[in-house]
Amino acid sequence: MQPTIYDVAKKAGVSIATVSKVINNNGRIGKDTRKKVIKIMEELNYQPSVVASALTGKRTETIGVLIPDLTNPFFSEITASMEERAHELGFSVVICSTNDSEEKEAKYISLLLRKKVDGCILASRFKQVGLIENMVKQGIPVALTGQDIPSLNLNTVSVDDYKGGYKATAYLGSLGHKNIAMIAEKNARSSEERIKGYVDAMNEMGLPVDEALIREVKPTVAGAKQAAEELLSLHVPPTAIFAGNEILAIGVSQAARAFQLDIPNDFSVIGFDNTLLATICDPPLTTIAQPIEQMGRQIVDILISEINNKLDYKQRIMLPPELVIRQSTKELSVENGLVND
Amino acid sequence: MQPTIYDVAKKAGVSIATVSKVINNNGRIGKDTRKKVIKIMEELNYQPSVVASALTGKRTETIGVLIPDLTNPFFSEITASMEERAHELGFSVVICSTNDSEEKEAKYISLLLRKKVDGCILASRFKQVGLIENMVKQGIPVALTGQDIPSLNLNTVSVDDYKGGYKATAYLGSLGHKNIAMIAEKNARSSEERIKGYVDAMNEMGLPVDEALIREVKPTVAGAKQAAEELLSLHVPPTAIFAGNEILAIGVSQAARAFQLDIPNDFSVIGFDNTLLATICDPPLTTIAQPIEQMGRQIVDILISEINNKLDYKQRIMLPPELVIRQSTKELSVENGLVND
DNA sequence: CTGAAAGCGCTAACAC
DNA sequence: GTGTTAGCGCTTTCAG
Repeated sequence: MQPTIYDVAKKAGVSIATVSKVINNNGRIGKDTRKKVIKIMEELNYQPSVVASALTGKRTETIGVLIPDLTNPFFSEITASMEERAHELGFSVVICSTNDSEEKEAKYISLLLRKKVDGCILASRFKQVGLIENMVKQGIPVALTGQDIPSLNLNTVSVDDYKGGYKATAYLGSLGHKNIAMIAEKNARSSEERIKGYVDAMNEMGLPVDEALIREVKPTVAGAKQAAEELLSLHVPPTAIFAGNEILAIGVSQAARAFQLDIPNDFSVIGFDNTLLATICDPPLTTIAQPIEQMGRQIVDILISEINNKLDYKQRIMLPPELVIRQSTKELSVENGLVND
Repeated sequence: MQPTIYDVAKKAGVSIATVSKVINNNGRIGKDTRKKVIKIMEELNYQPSVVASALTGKRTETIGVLIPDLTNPFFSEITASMEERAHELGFSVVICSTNDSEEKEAKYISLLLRKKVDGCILASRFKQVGLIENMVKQGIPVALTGQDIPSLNLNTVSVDDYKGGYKATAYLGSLGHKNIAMIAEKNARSSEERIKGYVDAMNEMGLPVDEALIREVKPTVAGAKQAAEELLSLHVPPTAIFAGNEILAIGVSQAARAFQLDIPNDFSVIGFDNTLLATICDPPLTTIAQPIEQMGRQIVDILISEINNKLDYKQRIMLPPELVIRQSTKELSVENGLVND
């Protein structure tokens, strides 16, 4: 068995209260006593139990992170960043993949409560607002990232999805594309904003917004590929597609290839997120970048500030998305333009 | 504050022992009492504290998972699978990304010990064998995946890396390639086995093994790209490269492209792992598949069996790697063959 | 400065 | 069947 505070106290010839004080570095302790206790702790390789200390009202030094799907690079990257920052600040991270299931959302929230996590970060696509309100009511700090829920006053770090959608669409327009389609993720708050941005950009450019050109699909390569193939089969197919994230953009690229379309000469795609995927596919994807690394760190910083009661008021940070131009987009060639006019 | 067992007991007019018994479903309890207690628990929305129950010797229902890098798809995919299986069995997962730092390995192990996790899974590339022995000595269950450490008697689920390396190389040979290079990950046990497989396959095919054709690099796209560029700059460049994983394979593909080589017509690449990356890059990668999903589930099953003392002896499972043929490999064309003879 | 003692929320004998 | 009670390992008054 591992040694307890009693073992240390006995061997050091002091009381457990004294040992506790040197562990937590508080109270008045004589220099020599402290030194001796520290020595014994090292000898015994004593590690204070977080469980016991949590029971006396201290923290568990653990935060829960709910994400939809760890195999999506956006989420694995932001999770990695959160995990790193949390550890820097002395907290562990327990991850819960919801797979977009409401049942799991509820199950995991309840689990985290039973485990007495100090706080909780909900990444995109969390569905049940009621569950969040419940946690807040119970006094446990909650923070959001990758999505903003305006109706709730919560710490949030997100990217301006509306502006991102607008930028992506406007960029395609600036390249001369007129027949621009969008493939978006179904059932995600952030996705809706991106669609709004798309619609507004189209309108402002005086381009017709055709509902048939907006497809909402499950966030899989296959789903996007199929949707893109349908779009490319239209009587007047789009010359460019704005994909709501990079998994979808890959699906679009595959569809284009299946239609013998060369990217970017015959057809342009733009993605969203700027994950590893954008750089490794061929051609590399033009995309709307989210500062993933920064978002992860910042949301952890904010949550832990709240846990430490160092937050006077809720923070709502909205970061600007950036257009990153790579090789999947190009000016519409006259030839193609004519075909579509 | 959240309600405690006392609140429930008081409101139900019974003792806390009774409540405890209905929670844990043991001891004799009258039907009516049970029903009443359950009703009160629901009314109060009572959630038993895992922290308190852990302190009395029960489990924390938490396992620790150490991985090198969550942004590598192999690890995010295997982590996702472990997380899912663990939750199915009632356990949470705390993840620790070591980034291949020995300091972090030590820090996280000690952290997990302080948190009293019920067990621990170490994924590939764990360096300090001594730390593992230490945990075992303290009686905490440890399992390994993605690597086998023969000197330690631990539960292990891994893939036969030697055979995988052999298969990859033999396949390239069967396509007529003679000048085959390998780019491997530096400092990983699994990588060494893959190299051995490569060497033996070359020997058996009667092909010369040139040390200069084996490069060990950091597991990044950039690292692999540079190494591949160097290989392609050789007086007699290889016509095929076996990359130790898919991140590396992507780097190799990029290098080939930079050298104006068409894959697979001018040049073949084969990867290892069979992650999302293999399917999304262009052309899709021929690769040696690890059954990632299965590995994750199985190692969790085994670890939790050990936690439950349901394991009579250590399990060491070595899964067979499978060759998955896609479009990044092709028979060596006569033309290229002549150049290299 | 240091220690005794109460208590955190729960479990597990052991009584009744 | 149900309740009493002694811990689990630690923190925190409060005395001394």
